[in-house]
Amino acid sequence: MTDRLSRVFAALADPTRRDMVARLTEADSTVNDLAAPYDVSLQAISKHLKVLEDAGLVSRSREAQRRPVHLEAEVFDLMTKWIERHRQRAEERFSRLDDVVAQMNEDGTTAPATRTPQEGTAS
Amino acid sequence: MTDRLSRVFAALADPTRRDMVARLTEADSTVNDLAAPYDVSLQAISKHLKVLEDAGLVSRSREAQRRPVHLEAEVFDLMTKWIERHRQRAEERFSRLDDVVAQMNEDGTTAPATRTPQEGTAS
DNA sequence: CTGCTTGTCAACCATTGGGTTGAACAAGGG
DNA sequence: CCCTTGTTCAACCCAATGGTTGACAAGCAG
Repeated sequence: MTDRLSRVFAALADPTRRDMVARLTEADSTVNDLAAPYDVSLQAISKHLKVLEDAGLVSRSREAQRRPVHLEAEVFDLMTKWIERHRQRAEERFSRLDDVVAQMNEDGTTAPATRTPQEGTAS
Repeated sequence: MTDRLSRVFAALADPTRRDMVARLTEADSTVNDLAAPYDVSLQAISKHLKVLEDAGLVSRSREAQRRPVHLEAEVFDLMTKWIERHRQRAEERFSRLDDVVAQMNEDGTTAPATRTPQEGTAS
């Protein structure tokens, strides 16, 4: 099986699952209630829940015939940590680059283009 | 076509791609150099890069025959924003729950239901 | 017991995803 | 001008994913 972080990212790579997670931040829910807004079968939602559960994003208990779904919000930390760690490294590097540029400007060397903004194509 | 956020999450759901991103935080790189550590064909890496590019996580320019790959770190914000928004909502809810429990313990009432939350919906 | 509600399991199908190999293209450097 | 380097395109394979339908387990309500 793939590692935890991969499963979490993969789980959130689906809009329906992200929406389910979003709704679960408001309240625990049963499978039926969760499924209501979407135009797919209950079984499909059940599968989505399995994905979320395997990723550790939700847990399910038992309550009569119902299986309340509960969000495990701590898992967010796993992603945040990864992202922030790398964002930080990237930013450190940029500031290092800025230093180089500043240095060159001081020396009176030919001013190179500063960091190109160059936004990706709109999608 | 899936939405941007989905593509970003999907792109990072693969360990090889995450590792490439990690290495790109240190320095821009050519496809060949990027591919070196992995035990797959160059074409496979090229595909991975396409995924990262479609997600807006990297951009490629041209430099002689080389195609330097550059990390677009701002995209991290997209994820961070989504994650933090929902983490926060979940936490607010937890503290609200704590309030309810505290309330019940104080005056022994049943189901207070003060403070109807009803936040704006978002995906 | 019967029957409705809630949810899962199993089998199946179409699409996507990650990998391969082989050929092609782009841009210098002899 | 051809050759080498760097990278991508195209066709193909196989496993995984997201969806379907049909059957069935588990509880509560009659």
